[in-house]
Amino acid sequence: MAVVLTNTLSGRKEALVPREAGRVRLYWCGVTVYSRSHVGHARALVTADVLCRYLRARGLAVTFVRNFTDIDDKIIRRAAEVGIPAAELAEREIRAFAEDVAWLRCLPPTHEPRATEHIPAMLALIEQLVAAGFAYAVPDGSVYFRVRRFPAYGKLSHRRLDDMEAGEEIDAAKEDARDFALWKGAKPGEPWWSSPWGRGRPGWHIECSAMATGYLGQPFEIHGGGSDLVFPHHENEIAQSEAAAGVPFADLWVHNGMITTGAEKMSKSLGNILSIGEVAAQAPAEALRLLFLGTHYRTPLDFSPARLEESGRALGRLYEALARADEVAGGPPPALPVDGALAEPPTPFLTELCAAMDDDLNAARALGLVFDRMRELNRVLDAGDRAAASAIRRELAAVAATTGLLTEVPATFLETARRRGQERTGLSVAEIDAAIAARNDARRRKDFREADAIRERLREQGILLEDTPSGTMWKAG
RNA sequence: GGCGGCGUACCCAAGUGGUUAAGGGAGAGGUCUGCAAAACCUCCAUGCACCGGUUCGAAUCCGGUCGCCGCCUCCA
Repeated sequence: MAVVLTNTLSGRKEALVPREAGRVRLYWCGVTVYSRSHVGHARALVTADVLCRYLRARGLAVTFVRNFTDIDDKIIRRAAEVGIPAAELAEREIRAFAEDVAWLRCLPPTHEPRATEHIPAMLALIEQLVAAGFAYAVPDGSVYFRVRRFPAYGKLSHRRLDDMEAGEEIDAAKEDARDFALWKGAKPGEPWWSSPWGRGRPGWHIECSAMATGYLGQPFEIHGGGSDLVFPHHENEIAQSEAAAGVPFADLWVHNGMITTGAEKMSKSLGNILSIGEVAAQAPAEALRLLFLGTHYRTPLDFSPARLEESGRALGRLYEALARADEVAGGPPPALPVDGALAEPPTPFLTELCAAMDDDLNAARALGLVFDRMRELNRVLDAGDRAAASAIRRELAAVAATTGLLTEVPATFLETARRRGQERTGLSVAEIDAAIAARNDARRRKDFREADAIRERLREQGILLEDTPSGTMWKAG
């Protein structure tokens, strides 16, 4: 069985065929660092993370590169508004991004290059394109790619040059309105680097071409990003890289669908964004990940706080079951390493899990299997079958390596959730314990009316009680 | 206008020719419990936007209609 991914280039599912046995090179377009990342970015990050994790769990050695665009018109504009140098703004936002992506529990990329650290490689690529007649310089010091010279232009986004409308940014110096900038001449006050065409800065697309091939060579196996990057960004990357090298740029083009809110794309320009930091304040990271994985990565996903909460409830049930199993077993099983986690002796569950993920990362189907397995786990725990429970518990440990879900120690996860909920209620642990003691006192006296009144009062304050054989437990609802 | 995609139960969502259409959330009934909660069991789409067609057989393929979205300009 091979891993199959939908290739935007062909519009079809295609098998991932490593060019070197056992090794996969993955480039994923990162973010432009000029403001906080939002839920849309989170989806792209998680999609790449799941892809990388799964391939590694399958035993493939993945070189994963994710870039930072740290010089760009928006960064310059924003920095001017804030009144700090562009480089400082970029640095600040990179730090904020690092926090967000760590919260999301994404594996760190093998390489995380910044555009400004690879200017020489970009200049070399541009010079090569100019020398070959694929690009031309104009008087203001900018260099443009000559789209007409690249017949395959449009093959990724499936459009013909003749059908395209001219861009807004009409530069009289351009030969063709659809030509795009490889290098932008610096205007007064803008950051600049020296080039054969004078002071300037790289265009957006050239940086990914230079960094991707710089770290991964050409061609490499997988290039991905949000679907809004298909055109023009990825189309232009292909044009540059293939014009320059004369060989394909990347084999498989993988694109995740957009996050919408109220059926409208979440984007900074529409002002309808929810930052990752804002989500972090109201839900565990894996609740967001579970929400993402419930919908196939290519399908648009409508985000709402209500859905996030739903996912949080479902996630809680999974951790509750795991915690029960761990309690019976005296502790959690050792975490499986990400690499080769699925090389374990296959069980029917793991085989099916693999089959689902092999099929274009069908995580939604995989989750269906996980929930089925969870129910079975609860069943054998109810029946007191410890051997069966520990076997299922071990299988579920593989879920973390493949999807990035259930990565935490269940008891810790639940305790954290409890603590957060309790803080929201405004009640102290001591107050809750006192109320529980009073209620249990009433229960011993068979004063159930009083006991129920206490429980009801706590419920109104957001504390839910559970009487178990080992005592009364509480959690925050 | 061009290109791409979507429309499956109360909500979300998997399913892309073949037994009873996954799974999650919500809801209903039951087991357990002093009563609850949790867990488990059962129920919840003779039907997959609509209309035609192909086929022994279609949510799945083809044609048409309606509705929605994305890209075509910075965007994950």
